[in-house]
This record gives sequence, structure tokens and C-alpha cells, in this order.
Amino acid sequence: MARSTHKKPSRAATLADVGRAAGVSAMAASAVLNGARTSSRISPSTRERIIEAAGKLRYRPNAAARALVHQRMNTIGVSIVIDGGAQGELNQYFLEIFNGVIESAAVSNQNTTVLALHDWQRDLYRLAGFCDGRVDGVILIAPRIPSELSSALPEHTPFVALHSDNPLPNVVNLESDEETGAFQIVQHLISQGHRRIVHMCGDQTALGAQRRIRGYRKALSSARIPFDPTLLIETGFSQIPARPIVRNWLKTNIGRLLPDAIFTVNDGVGLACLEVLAEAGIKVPEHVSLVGFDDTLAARIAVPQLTTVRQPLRAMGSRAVELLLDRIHHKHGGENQIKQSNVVFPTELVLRASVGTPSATPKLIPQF
Amino acid sequence: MARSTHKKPSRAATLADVGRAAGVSAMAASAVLNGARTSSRISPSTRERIIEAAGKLRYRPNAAARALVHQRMNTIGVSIVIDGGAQGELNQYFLEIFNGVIESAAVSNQNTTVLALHDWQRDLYRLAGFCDGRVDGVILIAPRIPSELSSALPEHTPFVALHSDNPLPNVVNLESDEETGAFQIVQHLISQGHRRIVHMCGDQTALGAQRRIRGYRKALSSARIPFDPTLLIETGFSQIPARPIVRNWLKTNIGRLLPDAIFTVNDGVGLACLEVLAEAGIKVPEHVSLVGFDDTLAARIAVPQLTTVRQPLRAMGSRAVELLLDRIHHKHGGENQIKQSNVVFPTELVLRASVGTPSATPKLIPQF
DNA sequence: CTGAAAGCGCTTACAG
DNA sequence: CTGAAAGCGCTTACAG
Repeated sequence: MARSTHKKPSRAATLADVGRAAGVSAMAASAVLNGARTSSRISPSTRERIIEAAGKLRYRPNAAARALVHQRMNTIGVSIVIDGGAQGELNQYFLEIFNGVIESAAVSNQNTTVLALHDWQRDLYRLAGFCDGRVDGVILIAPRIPSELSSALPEHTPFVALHSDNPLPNVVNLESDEETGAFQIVQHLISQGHRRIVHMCGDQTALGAQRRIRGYRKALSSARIPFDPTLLIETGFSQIPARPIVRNWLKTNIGRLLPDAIFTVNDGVGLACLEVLAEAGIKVPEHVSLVGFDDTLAARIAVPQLTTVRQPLRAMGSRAVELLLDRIHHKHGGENQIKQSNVVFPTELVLRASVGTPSATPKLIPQF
Repeated sequence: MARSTHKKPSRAATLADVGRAAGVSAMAASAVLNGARTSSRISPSTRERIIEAAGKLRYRPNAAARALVHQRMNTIGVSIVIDGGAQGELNQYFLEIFNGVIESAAVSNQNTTVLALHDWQRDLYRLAGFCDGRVDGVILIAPRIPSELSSALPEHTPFVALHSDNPLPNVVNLESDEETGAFQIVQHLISQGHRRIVHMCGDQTALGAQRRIRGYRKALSSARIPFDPTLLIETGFSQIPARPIVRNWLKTNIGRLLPDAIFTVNDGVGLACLEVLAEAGIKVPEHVSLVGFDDTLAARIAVPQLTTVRQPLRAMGSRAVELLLDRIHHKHGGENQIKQSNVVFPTELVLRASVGTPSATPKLIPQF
């Protein structure tokens, strides 16, 4: 094999190389370079020679070798399902969380690896495959893993979930008080005089959707507004796929009364509404009020800016890293059971320009 | 040390464990489980026993150990500077590219690790530190590394750059034809009757900004419109920091004539303009036309949607991965020199609603 | 064809 | 206090 002749020029320097260059053993070099206690009695001159040699050779301890000894890669995985089918894409929701993850991981000198899946259930084996030492733990973003499959998650890898659709054994879940958030924003709409409030509700099989619906219904009933199931529209959670659904809903209702307000399951779907309403020449908030959920960039850059419910996504991502690192560090310390299984973050109503008062003259949905 | 007693329960199964359980050597287990040629003559019954044992023990080959042998982590790094100072954040530009990276990496079974820096120059040593075997190569996103420092990039690690601010030795750079893009969009504005065109130009020390300015000036001069340097406003490249700058510019010019159109260095700055103009009660495109650059999500969700120059960011991210993997695989194959140092992607004018025709009655910038 | 040994690069525990 | 050896988990090249 010509392998060695090819490799030499581009191979990274090794501890043995440094030792050789400094005229000491690899171990001595190791002791000096990683500042171990054992380096205490290496003479200053030797130490200097070693450091100089390492510098000249641009020596960097090999991460894989270190990981093998320490059983730690210093890398955390972030697992997410990319939506939108074939042209899948990471979205705003992910981006906000990921910003928090990156930030917190950097503070602890951890790298972050993205483990992109297409479907939680189908790709569970791939997720398990990632738990082979390349990451020390994994943050599951909005996982939907049926309990009966949850045993497929490797036991020796710590997990932390964000917005898990259901409880996962031995996994802390971070969530926010979505029901209260939904309750408050719908109550706000009602306080502005709105009564016929459409809810673009995502996907009713999802826990997050159910919680928003509960909040929505509670707000209605506390104002003695009867719940009208025809005002619940399933849109999914992504902006692009939601667009035709909203458009279709609007077209189906041409000539009928425009609702007073629309509450969308998240800001992305809120934007889809904004776009379709604009197409139809319906103005927000003059003709109809519109509110979102999450407070992602989307809500802030929309025109008009969306009134929404803020979930502290960045903080949640950041906290997820801390909890995960905690579990990683104490993996072998006493009991491996988690203390609490849920951390609930508060939500917050964010008032912006997309909510007005019902127009005096009720408007019909126009042809478009 | 009580280490072993603590570790046992949560330790992942090893090849030796599998061998023991199946009554064979670790090597035999290895041969069967990784489907090596050497497994050819292991009896079917033994092979079955091994596979069964591996399944029962949920055996996964340890990534670090494999990496140590193969000198490959099957992980690529994506290096990026997070903007916005302390509350740094990954932005739309990054997200689009990253989507392409993730997609292409997954196809080749590579993981993707994000290496977040704060400043190219100051954190160069950190970047070098990441080249310690944890990644097989690195994609540099919009690097600004002065030539005299470029030798700090480890030789044994392949790099590919996207929108590098200057040529880096032995690094392929992917870029788009920004100058032509800028030329075309300004020409488009001119064709709609606009003549006084402000350019929010980012940061003139950046290559990308210079190219846009060149395109802008070429378009002006080809229409015999004199270049007015006071119409060039430095805004940086990020939406949030650009906001006060745009606001300040507008306030400074209260009572003066509103320009016909504004061309912004990217969509984020475009949005900042949109917001500030809205504050001042100035309508787009009725009072002033506005165009961006990049065609990120921001441009598509703005209201009105922004006319912009599309850079195929996702495709560029995807291609960067392919080129990087190519370099990684051929690292030891013959010469280690790159063949081409630049790949230029075409840009494309995207017409949307944010451009109109100059209003008949010139408008002054109002008090706000 | 099959098994025992060497080695990837590092660190830790153990003799001198 | 310092050095040689063992070992992390795997694979590959080399004797039987």
C-alpha cells in the first residue's frame, strides 16, 4: 500500500512526533500539554522544549483518541425532523431554539451536531444509530415518539426533549404553558370586541395543537361565546404547506361573512394567512385581526407585525443544553434517574399591530 | 475507583461483549457486523449467533474508536460568525445555506457540526482547534480572514469557503455573481422610472458590498445618471442593528425629498427599511420603491414582498458539501492541490410587489 | 480460510 | 518524582 507515503505530508502531528522533536517520551509531552498534575515535576527547560515543539508542529490532541479514552466527545446532538417533505427545511422555530443551543453549548465548550430526520417514527433507528459515541447526549426537538417505541432510545445516552408530544421514559421535557398563552391571546381578541374567531389549529393529533385549542375554548366559554367547530381549520404547522389550505378555506367561503379575527397555531401559519388575505384584498387589521404564536422572527418582520404569544424558545434551547450536560456529567454519579420530568416555561402575550377592533360594517369574503 | 461499578449499567455494549455473548472473538464479531470481506467464511450459524447477540445487546460500533482507525469522523464542520454582538444570532442567510448543507450531508451519511465563532480574526485559533479530528473538513461561511493570517488554517484539514472576503490558499470559494445581480436590479429600478436611488450598502470594507456598489454604479452610469455618494448609506448586514441607522438617516433628512427607490445590501436590511418607513408613514411601493438582495425567507414574507436578487444559497450550501467531501476523499490521492479556486453561481432577478413607479407628486420625508 | 497480534493517538494507573 | 505499560474500542495486516 502506498498509503503511508501519501499520508505523511498531510497527517496531523501526533504526541509521539512532539516527543521525538523535543527528545522526550510522548507521555511527557502529554503531561505538559494537557497541564495534568503529573507535569508538576518536569523541568522548566524540558517543558519549554516540549511546548516549542508542539507549537512548531502545530500539535493538536486528536479528538477521536481523546474521546476513546474519556468516553466523551464533547459534542451534543440536536435532533429534529425537517418539514416540508422532499424540499425539507429547518424553520424559524428551529432557528430560535438552535441559537440558544449554540450559545449555551459554546459556553461549555461543547460542539453541536445536527441530526436531521424526516420522520420520528420511521427514522428512530437512525437516531439510535447516532448514539454511538459521536455525541454525548441528544436534545430532541418536538419529538413525536409513541411510548411503545420509546424503548428504542438507547439507554446509555442521555436525552432531553423540547415540546415532546408525549412523556418519554427518563427524559426531561421542556415545554411552555401553551394553554395559558392561547387562553390569553384569545381573551385579548375578545376584549377588543371580536367574537367570531377562527382558529387555524395545525394538526389536532399534536399535543401542542390540543393545548392551544383548550386555551381557545376556555377563553370563548369564559366569555360565554359558544364554540363553533367549523371555525377550527387544520393547517399543519408550516408556512408553505399552510398557504394553499388557507387559500382553499377562504375560497370555499367566498360571499360569506369574514370572521372578526384569526388565531393561528404559530407565526408561520400566521404569515401564510397574511399572504393569502393580502391576495384576496382583505386588510389586517382593518378587515380582520390576526394573531400568531411563538414570537419568531416571522412575527416581528411581518407587516403589520403580528400580535402573538411569546415562547422563550432561545432560552429553552439554552436550558436544554444545561440540563443535558448535567445529565451527561452525572451519568455515572449515583442514580441515573431524573428528578423532574417537566420544566414549564411561562408564555407571554406580545401586543403588536395586527389586532384592531371589529369593523362597524361586517365584511364579506370577496371573490379573488 | 468505583468507576467500573458505576459505569457498567449505562455502558454501551462493545464488540468484546458481543463476541463473548456469541462465544466467538471480537474480531469475528467485527467481521460479521461490518460486512467485511473477511466475514466470507464464517459459518452461517455462527454468523447468526453473532447477529442475534449484537441485536440483543443493541450493539453499535463506537464512533470514536472507528474514527481513530479510519482517520475519519464522517462529520463536516460549518463555521460561521454569529452576528449581533452579545445576543448573537444565526440568521436567515445562514439558515438557507445550512438547509442545503444538512440535506447534502445527510445524503452522504455525514453529520454536520456547527462551529460558531464571534470574530474571524480573533477566533481563528479556535477554528484551528476544531481541526483536531472531530471534523473531517470545514465549510467556512462568509469568512473574513486576512491573507497574512490564512496560514493559521491547518494544512491537513480541507476547507471550502462560501462568499469568502478574499482568496484563501488552497481553498475553493463558492460565490455568486453579485455584481451582475446588483446591476440588474438597479437597472430594473431605472427602467421603472426611478432615478434617485439610495443604496443601503452594508459595510464598504466587505467584498460583497463592494461588488454590489460596482453593479449599482454601473447601472447608474449606463443610464447616464450621475453617481451621488451621499446616497450610499452604510448599514452593516444585520436587520436589528440596521434599524436605528436607517431611522437616523431618515430623521436627518426630514423635510427633504424622499428618494425614488432604495436598494439594500440584503433582505434583512431591506426589512429594517420597511419597518422604519412604516414608522414614518411612508408607503412601499406607493411613496418609495424598495428592493433587497439574497431572496431569503425575509423577502418572501415581507408585506409587500420584496423584489430582490436571488442567490441560490441552498444550492450553494449543498454544493459546498459535495466539494468538501471530494477534497476529503482525495486528500491522499495524488496531488493535494485544488483544481479551481472559484465557483460562481448565477444570480437571478426576482420581481415582487415592492417596486412601483415614481409618484407623480414628489414626496417629502415627513416628521415622525 | 481463520485466529491472535499490532496499531490508530491518547491518558491513566502503576512500577521503578 | 519519573518512565514504561496497559487500555479505551475498533479494524487491518499478518501468521497459522
